[in-house]
Amino acid sequence: MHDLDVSLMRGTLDLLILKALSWGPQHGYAVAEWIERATSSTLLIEEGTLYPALHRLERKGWIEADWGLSDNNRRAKFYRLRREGRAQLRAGTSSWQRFVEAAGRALRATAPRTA
Amino acid sequence: MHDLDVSLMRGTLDLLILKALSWGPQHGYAVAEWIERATSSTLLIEEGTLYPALHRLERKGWIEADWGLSDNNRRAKFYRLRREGRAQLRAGTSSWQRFVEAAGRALRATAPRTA
DNA sequence: GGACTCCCATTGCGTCACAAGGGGTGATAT
DNA sequence: ATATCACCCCTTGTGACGCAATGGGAGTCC
Repeated sequence: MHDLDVSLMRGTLDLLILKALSWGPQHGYAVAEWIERATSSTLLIEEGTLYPALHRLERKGWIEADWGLSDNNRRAKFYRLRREGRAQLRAGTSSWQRFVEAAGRALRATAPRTA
Repeated sequence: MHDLDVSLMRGTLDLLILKALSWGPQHGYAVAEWIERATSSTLLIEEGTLYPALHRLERKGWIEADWGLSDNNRRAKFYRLRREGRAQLRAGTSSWQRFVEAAGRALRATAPRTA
């Protein structure tokens, strides 16, 4: 299984979190679940990855949080996308796509000289 | 330029280097040039990124090196893809594509529930 | 009241992209 | 000839961040 696994997650996680919040406030656990579902279980977010990431985004002012109660009547911190976060989601997704397209083109090249 | 720039390079660089060598031995400088060309200057490899990466791949046994002379009659270290490296290029590219596809699907989602 | 799920968090670790800095050699021009 | 430039190699910080491991508390169900 995932022999080489050099954490391609780098830089993509933030975008996925912002995206998860783009339809309304969610608590951390639900964010992780959404990412797993939305990627057909290809991407699994560990808790030790998730919460630091949420705090990071909060520190950057892209999201903000309030304590509340989950559907299951449990104490949970709900994160909400701020305007800056929405802007970042747009900008970040755009440059993510440019990156992926460029790298993908290179990786699919069939001749050393650019076609 | 590159506003947020969260180094998406992570994990992709190794693949690009292996790919650059897939048509025959090249020296480091030429590898970096190829990556730049093949990505239409979207991806630029710093020297402080390139050389450690080459040494890393060599240590892993994926590539090997010999000193030689470049086209310009300059002393240069030529890297050659080993069998293990070629296998890694295949496997790594495959999981890279699965990752990109999954993340891309999530980032393009238009409804919270998986379509 | 034991077990389970949900939900939050932290610490330590390792990897790695990158900026900054250093060095040597061939070609080209003044 | 010597200055300049392009080519080509390298190392040492530093910071970011994904992740495994670990711990805790609070609802639910038997």
